[in-house]
Order: sequence, then structure tokens, then C-alpha cells
Amino acid sequence: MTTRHPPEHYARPENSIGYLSRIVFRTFSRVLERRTMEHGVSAGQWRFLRQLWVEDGLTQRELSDKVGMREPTTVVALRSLEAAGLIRRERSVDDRRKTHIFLTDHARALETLLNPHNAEVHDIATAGLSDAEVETLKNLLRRVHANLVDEERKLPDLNDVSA
Amino acid sequence: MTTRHPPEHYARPENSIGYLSRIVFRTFSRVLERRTMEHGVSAGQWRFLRQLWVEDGLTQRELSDKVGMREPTTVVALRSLEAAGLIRRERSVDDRRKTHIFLTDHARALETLLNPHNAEVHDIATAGLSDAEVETLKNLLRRVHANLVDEERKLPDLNDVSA
DNA sequence: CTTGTATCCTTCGTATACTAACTATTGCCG
DNA sequence: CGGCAATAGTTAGTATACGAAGGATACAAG
Repeated sequence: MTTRHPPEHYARPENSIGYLSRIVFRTFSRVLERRTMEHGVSAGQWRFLRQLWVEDGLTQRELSDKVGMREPTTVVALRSLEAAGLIRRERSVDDRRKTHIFLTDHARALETLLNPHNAEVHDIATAGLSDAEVETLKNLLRRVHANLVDEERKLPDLNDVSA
Repeated sequence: MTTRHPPEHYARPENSIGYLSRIVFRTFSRVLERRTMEHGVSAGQWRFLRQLWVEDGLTQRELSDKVGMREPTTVVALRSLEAAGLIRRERSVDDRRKTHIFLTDHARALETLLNPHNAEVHDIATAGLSDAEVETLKNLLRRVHANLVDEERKLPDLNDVSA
């Protein structure tokens, strides 16, 4: 099978989507964290808070999916958020396997403080790009992600190989 | 100062470039690692090998810059590559602070095995995108990264605040 | 030549993230 | 009811990544 470009093309990291998305993610995250840390919020905590500001009361599974993390990562992140007094966990009554996550008042108060920093970093990141280009970038990233998620779904878990 | 979008816009992760680049990076990395691990190469090792296949003999500092990692990360990655017999370190004669990194024959042999997997994952990731769209995506990511790097350069190190 | 400063790499401590395997609970089906 | 597969969350172990600080070497200015 032939590929879109010969394998040598991707030898240069700057032609690689994996590389480019990684360095954008890392630099974005560092620049934003510099701001959120002034309010005592780390990058990892921020990612979960942002989702919870949209809607809290979610179970850990739902939260993991929305934030784009696997569950063990969520467990650790929530432990840190709970220790910081930013969330409260509540065992579900009708299904005792589930835990619902709720924001504390302190966490709610942070929303209006932290969101502007995020908007500011977005402005910095997209300086010189038109609104249309920003939309294009986001749409292309969404499409690439969807493709990769499809691929992951197709693959069997490594453990349930029946042979 | 007003921002391109009101802060609430970025409340939804799917509007956030930080979020989108993170999930693209992570899924890309997982899908690729599934393939490279069959040859005993982890995602972290792969990132450094790819750069070294382009050119070895670099110092650790140069390598860190090209791979887009900070130096402590490079130290750990190189330790793992050395333990796996994939690289060799050589102290510079003219400047004994520097260490040059060279690939072993084994590592060189891996190039033709691993690069096709990378090209394949790129094809999967960009399914349904035209060649022009792929170029657009990469260019936009490069521009965003350049903006964020500029911002990081502008900021003083947190420690050399003279006050 | 010696003293200060810059550079290169390392160590230390911590955060972020995952896979695999485990526990507890639920729901299904006979 | 009784077993058993599925689901929710956790634990264990490891990899990846970084900021801050430290040690060694080099270099420039006096």
C-alpha cells in the first residue's frame, strides 16, 4: 500500500502532525499554567475544572470522556482537586458503583478569574490568524482526532485476543 | 482588552486549541506506539530516534531543541535509549561540557522498519482530508506554535525577577 | 592567572498520563 | 434464587515531562 507521502517525508518532525500537535499542546499548556498557577491551579486541575464549570454532577466515567483522559488519570486528578478543596465526591444512591463530582463554591468562584486568562492565551496563540483560519484549524484538528478515535475503536484490546 | 471570543466561548473544550491539540497528540501517540512497541520502541524513544535518523552526533542541547523537549526530559529519554542499546554517548574533546549522541547500528536498522508505520498512522489520521487541507493544518499549527514560543521568550524566567 | 559569568548536563522533586489487573456492585438469564 | 458477564472505580507499576537548583567546564575581562 502506498501512503500519502513516502515514509521519509515524516522523518522531519516539522512535517509530522504528531510532533506539531505535541509542541503546540506543550507550549500552550506552559503559557496558560504560568497564569493559572497564580491562583494555585495547575494545568491538570484546570482541564477538569473547565469541564466541571460547564456541568458538574457527572460521574467519573463521563468526566473522563469529556475531558479526554483515561480513568486512572481522572482518579489522580480528582484526588488533587479534592485535596485542594475544589470538588466534592458523592456516591450515587441508585447505583453505588458510581461517584458524582460536584464543584465547591471556591471552585465556582475561580471560573470568572481563570477563563479570561484562557481567552488571553488563545489570543496570543492565534495572533495573525483570521477568524476563518482559527475555525479551519479547529475543524481540521477535530477531523484528525475523529479518524484516530475510529482507528482505536477498530482495534481489539490487546488482552482479548482469543488464540 | 477584548479577546477574539468572550471567555465563555472557550468553556467548551472542543473550542479550545489547547484541548484539541492535546487529544490529537495523545490519540496519535497511542495509535503509533501500538505499532512501534512491536519492535520494542516506546513513543518517547521513537521521538528521539526520528530526529537522530535525520542527523546524529548532535549535542544533548541541540537534540532537545529539535525534538521539542526540555533537557531533563532528554536526559531520561537518552538513558532509556542507551540502556536499550540504541545510542552511544561521546564526550566532546574540544568542549568537555558537551556530549554528542550517536546511533548504534541496531538503531539505524530500525529506521526502515518504523518509518512506514509512522506514514501509515499519518494516512489514518488524515483520511478524508485533501493534500491541501493537510498542508493547511500543518501550517496553522506551525504559526500557533511560533506565536506561543514568542510569548515564552518575552517572559522573564520566574527566578530572575530583580526586586 | 583569577574572578565572575555563561553554558551544558545532571539531579531532585513533582505532575501528568497510560496499560493491566483488581474490587465492588449491578443487572441479566435461567 | 444463583451464577456470571458487564460496568464503575481503584490500585500498581511505569513512562513522559517539566521547573528549580547544582556541579563541571569554558570563557571573557581585568
